[in-house]
Amino acid sequence: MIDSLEQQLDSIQNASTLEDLQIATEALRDYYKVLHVVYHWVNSIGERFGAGTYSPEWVDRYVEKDYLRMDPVIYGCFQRFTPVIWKELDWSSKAARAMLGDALDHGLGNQGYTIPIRGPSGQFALFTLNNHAEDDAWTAFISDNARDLMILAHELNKKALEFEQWGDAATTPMLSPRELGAMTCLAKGMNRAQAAAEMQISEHTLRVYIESARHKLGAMNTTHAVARALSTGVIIV
Amino acid sequence: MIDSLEQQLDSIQNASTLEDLQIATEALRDYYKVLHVVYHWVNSIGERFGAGTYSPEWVDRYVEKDYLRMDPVIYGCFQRFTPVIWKELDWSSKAARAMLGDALDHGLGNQGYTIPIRGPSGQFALFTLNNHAEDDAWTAFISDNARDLMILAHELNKKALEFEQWGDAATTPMLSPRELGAMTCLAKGMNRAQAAAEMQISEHTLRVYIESARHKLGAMNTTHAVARALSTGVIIV
DNA sequence: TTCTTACTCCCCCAAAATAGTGAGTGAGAA
DNA sequence: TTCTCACTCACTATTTTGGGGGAGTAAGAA
Repeated sequence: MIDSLEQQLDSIQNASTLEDLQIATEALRDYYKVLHVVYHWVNSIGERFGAGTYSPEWVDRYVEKDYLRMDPVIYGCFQRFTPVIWKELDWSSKAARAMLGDALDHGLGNQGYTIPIRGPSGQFALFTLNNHAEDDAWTAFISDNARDLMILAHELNKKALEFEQWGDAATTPMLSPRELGAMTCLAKGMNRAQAAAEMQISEHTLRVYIESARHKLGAMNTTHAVARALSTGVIIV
Repeated sequence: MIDSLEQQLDSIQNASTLEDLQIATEALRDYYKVLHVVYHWVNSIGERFGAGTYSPEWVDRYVEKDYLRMDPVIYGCFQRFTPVIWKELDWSSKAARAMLGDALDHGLGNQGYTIPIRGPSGQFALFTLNNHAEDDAWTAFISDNARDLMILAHELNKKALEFEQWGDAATTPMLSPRELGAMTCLAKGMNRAQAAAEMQISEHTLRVYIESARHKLGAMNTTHAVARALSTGVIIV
């Protein structure tokens, strides 16, 4: 039993495999005396990865039911910089409440706290604590531990990065300034004529940029190219 | 003189104006005994905002020379999740070294440490400490203070968000499940026929979803709609 | 120097997307 | 109950995009 934050951090920092992180989340669960501790991320092409104490059944069900698409936690964290207390999210939709009920049936607690961390290329990591508790008790617990949890989230994230070798700049294509300009105009809603006018070039030239950007981004069409440019962070609209 | 981390955090949390944050960065500079402490961000439409101890001359020069476009710190932080020690970045390009020399002339130290924080729509915040020091001393200093600095960065960020009212979920339109599905398929690069097949509906029906999503998102065309859906976080690709 | 890369311009034609209509079902809310 | 909204399907004409060519200049790197 690990009984200090320092030791928890050490065990994370010394992790050399995903399994070590798995063990670390279990230790954190015991340390904080909560039901579940989970770290996971989703990258820009939808691959997932993680370590945590959710039961395999719940994870499978989550994937199977495609809860990712309507989970208020995901949705809430995606729109914010800051951590969220689950109770403060919008659970009004029927689907969200159904998911919550389903989660409770699979051994999750009614309270949660999730810290979002975002990366350069649409990577999106979540560090979650889940427990059974009254609203006040949970809020107080979070308030007491928020800073430590932030540090833990970042340390877990750092390790996960090492394992997955993210931030590999080679994978993010370099677009030329004009290509970036073209993508940006399109992302702003201009058509080719408008974008060409904006960039003060002929529409033919603009097309060259769009085409080359599309190839560099490995996109099927213009919409795809803009989507990739946005979600990999090469353009900002 | 504020002489404990707790007091520093309190002064940030109690800030009610940007000037309070400015004072907080000055207090942090004195607390850590460094040359400069800066927090600033860039939002999705390129607006900047910040508080810090850089001289107005340097800030003006930075903007005037458009250093933002080639600053290795910006570039490095943009490609990483994790904080960067400036010395570890790639300063090989002529422009980068020229900028560094210019920075030293404007009162910056040779060492720096920058923590990037990313937001939902390309928002991008940086918290930087800058000082004159030997490599080893600086590395040791950072290693000792990394966790505290992370907490400080997040607290500053939280305040900055309050002032600017980002992440205002009320402004993001609600798309129906099918509309979300349609946008997601398009963002993945499918054309209408493929998306319709994927969603198991006729192409005509798919078009209705695209149209209604476009109207809800206030977009000029499909590409624009997908771009808005992505950058407001209503879909995840 | 040579070589690459970014930048600019032009053609043609098929394929895809868009705009403007329309209508009918079922579920849930007021 | 009535009313709204999500969901499903259809037609026609017009505009926009996509894919295939080719070609020349200027700047910077090897």
